[in-house]
Amino acid sequence: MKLELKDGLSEKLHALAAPERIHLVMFLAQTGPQGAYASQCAAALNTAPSKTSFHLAALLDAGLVSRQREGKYLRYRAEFHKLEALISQVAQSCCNCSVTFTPLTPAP
Amino acid sequence: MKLELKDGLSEKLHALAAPERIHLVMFLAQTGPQGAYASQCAAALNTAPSKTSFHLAALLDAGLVSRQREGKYLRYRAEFHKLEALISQVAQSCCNCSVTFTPLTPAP
DNA sequence: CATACAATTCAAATATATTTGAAATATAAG
DNA sequence: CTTATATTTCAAATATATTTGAATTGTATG
Repeated sequence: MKLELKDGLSEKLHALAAPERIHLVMFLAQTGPQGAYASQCAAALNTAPSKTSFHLAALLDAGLVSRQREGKYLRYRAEFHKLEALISQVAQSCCNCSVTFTPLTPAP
Repeated sequence: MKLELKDGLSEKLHALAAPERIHLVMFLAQTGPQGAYASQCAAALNTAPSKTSFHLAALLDAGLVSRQREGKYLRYRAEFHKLEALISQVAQSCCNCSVTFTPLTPAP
């Protein structure tokens, strides 16, 4: 019986597995491909900038969000493909299942 | 914009987000509905019984596995429905998607 | 160049989680 | 009732993660 851990599965899960960080990803998921600035994230979660920065860095590190400088702002985006890949891996490893994704709010 | 965390989403994710515990769930997923004894889990992961017990307790606490006494043994099982529900919630919260599951090894 | 704003980084304080091994509990069987 | 086995529980030691606020970096603008 093989029990190898594909990629950084547990690192990625760990990145997601903190209330602060799930909230961040949820928020960024809601902002879609457009994403949001760090300050908007902090405002949405009502937390200190340095705290938000710390958690965004963890998500960035895990590849679950991306960031892009825009002047003095930093725009963060949910990395939907990476998030779906993570979900697929969990389903495969822990449920012996493959999954298919269906958008809840289809592009108009 | 609502950012409520359904159920114990982050607690459940946290329960899964440790290498030791993913390995346990992977192992139990592979053993299917039959599950395995604590000692078999410890053997499969090659870890001390008390360590295994600690991590199984965390998973049990999160509802991701169940256990049942059989004489002096304790049988653990992956709680597939709970695991699927968790995956669904993550997909919904973090990817704006619903998911459908397809068994990788269908019952013969 | 000086100032202002956005955001990160850093170090110290705090909080949580994990590991370890010994002791306790539960069940079975002689 | 005694011993053996399976497992958990507990407390102490260790390791990791998070929070906090001050200092720093990067960029824009007067």
